[in-house]
Amino acid sequence: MKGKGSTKEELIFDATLRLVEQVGLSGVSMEAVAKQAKIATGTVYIYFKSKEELLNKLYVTVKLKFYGTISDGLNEDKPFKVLFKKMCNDYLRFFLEYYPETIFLQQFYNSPYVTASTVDATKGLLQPLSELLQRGKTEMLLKEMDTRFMITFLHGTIGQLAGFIRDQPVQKTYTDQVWTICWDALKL
Amino acid sequence: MKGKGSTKEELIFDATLRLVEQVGLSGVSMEAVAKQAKIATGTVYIYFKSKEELLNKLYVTVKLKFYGTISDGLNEDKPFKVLFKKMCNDYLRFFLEYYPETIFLQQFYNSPYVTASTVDATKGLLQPLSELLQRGKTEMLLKEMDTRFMITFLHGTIGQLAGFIRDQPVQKTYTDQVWTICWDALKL
Amino acid sequence: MKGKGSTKEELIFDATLRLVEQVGLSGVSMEAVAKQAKIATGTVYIYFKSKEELLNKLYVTVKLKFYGTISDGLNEDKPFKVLFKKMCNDYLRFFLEYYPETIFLQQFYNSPYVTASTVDATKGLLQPLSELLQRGKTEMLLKEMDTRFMITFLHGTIGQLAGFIRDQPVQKTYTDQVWTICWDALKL
Amino acid sequence: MKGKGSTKEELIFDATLRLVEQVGLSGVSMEAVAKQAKIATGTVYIYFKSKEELLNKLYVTVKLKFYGTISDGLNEDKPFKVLFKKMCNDYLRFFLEYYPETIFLQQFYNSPYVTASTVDATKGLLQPLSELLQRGKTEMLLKEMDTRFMITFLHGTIGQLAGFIRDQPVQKTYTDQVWTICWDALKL
DNA sequence: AATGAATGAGGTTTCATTCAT
DNA sequence: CATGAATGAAACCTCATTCAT
Repeated sequence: MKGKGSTKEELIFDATLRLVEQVGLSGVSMEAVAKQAKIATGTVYIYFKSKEELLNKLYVTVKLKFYGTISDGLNEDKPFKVLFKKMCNDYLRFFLEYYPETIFLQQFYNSPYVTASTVDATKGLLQPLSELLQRGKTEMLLKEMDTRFMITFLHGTIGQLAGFIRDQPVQKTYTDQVWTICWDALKL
Repeated sequence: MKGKGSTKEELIFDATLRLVEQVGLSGVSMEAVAKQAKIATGTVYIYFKSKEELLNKLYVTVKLKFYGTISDGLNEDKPFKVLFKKMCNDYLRFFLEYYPETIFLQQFYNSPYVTASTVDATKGLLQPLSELLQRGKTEMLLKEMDTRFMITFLHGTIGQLAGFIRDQPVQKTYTDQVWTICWDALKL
Repeated sequence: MKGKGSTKEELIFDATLRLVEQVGLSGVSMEAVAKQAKIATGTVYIYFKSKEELLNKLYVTVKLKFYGTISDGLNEDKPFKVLFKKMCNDYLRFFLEYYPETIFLQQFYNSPYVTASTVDATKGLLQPLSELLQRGKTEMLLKEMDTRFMITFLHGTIGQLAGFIRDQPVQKTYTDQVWTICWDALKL
Repeated sequence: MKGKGSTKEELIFDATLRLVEQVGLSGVSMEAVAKQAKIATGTVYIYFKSKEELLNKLYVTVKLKFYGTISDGLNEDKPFKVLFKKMCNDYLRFFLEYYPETIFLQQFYNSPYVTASTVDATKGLLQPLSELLQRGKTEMLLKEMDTRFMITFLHGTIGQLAGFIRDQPVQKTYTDQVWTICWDALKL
């Protein structure tokens, strides 16, 4: 049941994400988080020793959920293009379904809160996606291009388009175009 | 001469951008801006009646410079693909050359400072780019696709890739790939 | 066995004293006391109804131990100077041996925690010392001087010198000088 | 005019000292200091970047005033005993006249606020007193005793006795006994 | 009795904004 | 216009105390 975490940590994470969606990261105060989570200010500090820790842990958590979503089934024994399409669609679906999370990921990354260890902790999560793209190159379906460059492209493109699609009354028109664009951009 | 505006407004704008680059938008305080610009705190309030106004006006200014850059020469009498390539390259060059501005644009857009009128003010600046893409569709060189969708794609893609390229020791390897990717993605 | 009280009260007292030594009285929090004593926060409140009560009771306890130490054997049938010397040495030994207690006594006395009843409770404990000094005056060995003045002198002097001695690598050099100084100061 | 410093720093120092006298060092909050000094909370932070800095600077200031008082005229060409008496009396007078300062010096030294550099900064101020005592030893008027030990003795003794005297209705009875006691204690 | 999560008042500090000079 | 000290609301965080288990 999204939005109602059962543990206190999840409760606080949810409250934080809802706030980020409403007022942006810089509008997030510990007091507001507590009120949103319907707990006392001090309680937040039982679970996170500072605002910085709260945000960094939330970042890692969201990244894990995110990369879990898009990495799912990427090494199945299916034709490359099928998996590429699935990956693009999962990517887009995550951005559309977990909008507050997406906003948070974007805003947090360029905030004074990020710590080096957090960035490190999320390294390596891209492995499955990285391997898929490698396979595409090996099968001579994708351009010979730096894999990290490709990943950056996919992330930026799908992220931005998701924001656009989200504002449209009829979304179906666009969702299918996303993976097509990505495919055409990277295919040989 | 970039970095040294001659009027006070430009001086303050420059100071703000340098700060955003260093500490992020949420690290920007009016006192820090004043100190960076080597003027008194109160002086900032002579030129901008609040922090909100300062940031919003800076946003409009940067957007104008930005769209000016990428709109330049777009209606010349040249083959479409030539103009498309030029546009992509200008786009990328702006992102690379004016990095603080880019950071600011991104961070400001998802901040509690944006006002509706600012967003309105920058509408319409996309006209030249929009017309170029229309021409591409008319000439049956580009996909039949919502123009705003295409613009969103270009913005997200090039912006993200610029961030990537900026971190690379050798940038030349990548700069040419950007417009190619964009072309392949949108071409029919 | 010093340092390991058997009852919970003593356990808590020990923990408090260790904390005072490490971080000073203002660094003492009920949570820190509980953690140091390896019990739960709430447990402290079973034995002491507030921080104030804990500290005041500890103060009385330490004062009792302290005055017990220096009053021991003061009314024996021995020459005055012998008893005076013994008293000074006991005084100094207490300060050196029970350093955390000493720190606590000093810091607590000038804290907002002291209650009037605590100060009252430790009145009268000076009786034996007071009587010894009276005897010295009767025997015309000590100056004719307000007894409370003398006690204040002894306390301040020995306390301060103990702090000094504690920091010296070789303490033996100084310990014997303490009682001599006190004797010379007060003797007729 | 004591109690009404003309600069803001002095105003804040005075307010702090008055508070320490009333409620002890741990009762001193920045808000209380501001209110006592009749300025806004934020104003305190213009002059002192933190509570720690405020207290440490106050400590150095008071120490300077203190050592200035007792060092005055110590190297004049007068008989040793005359200077020793003068020094003791100045010492006592300072403690009696600047009672809040005295309380502060005592409480601050054993607080979590002291920084190493502050302690360093007040080293060396004892030079004149130190030289006086050296002279006393050279002239074979004082015991052969570690000078720092003597200084510790004087400080602890006079400080403690000052506290006692302060509470007496008739102070004159005691003031003359202080230097006598110190002299007898240290003289050969 | 024992636990330790939860509370919320209060303390420290920052910062947008004002105003006397 | 320019200054920068002053303001005070609001942010972050701590900690004495309570209470359900």
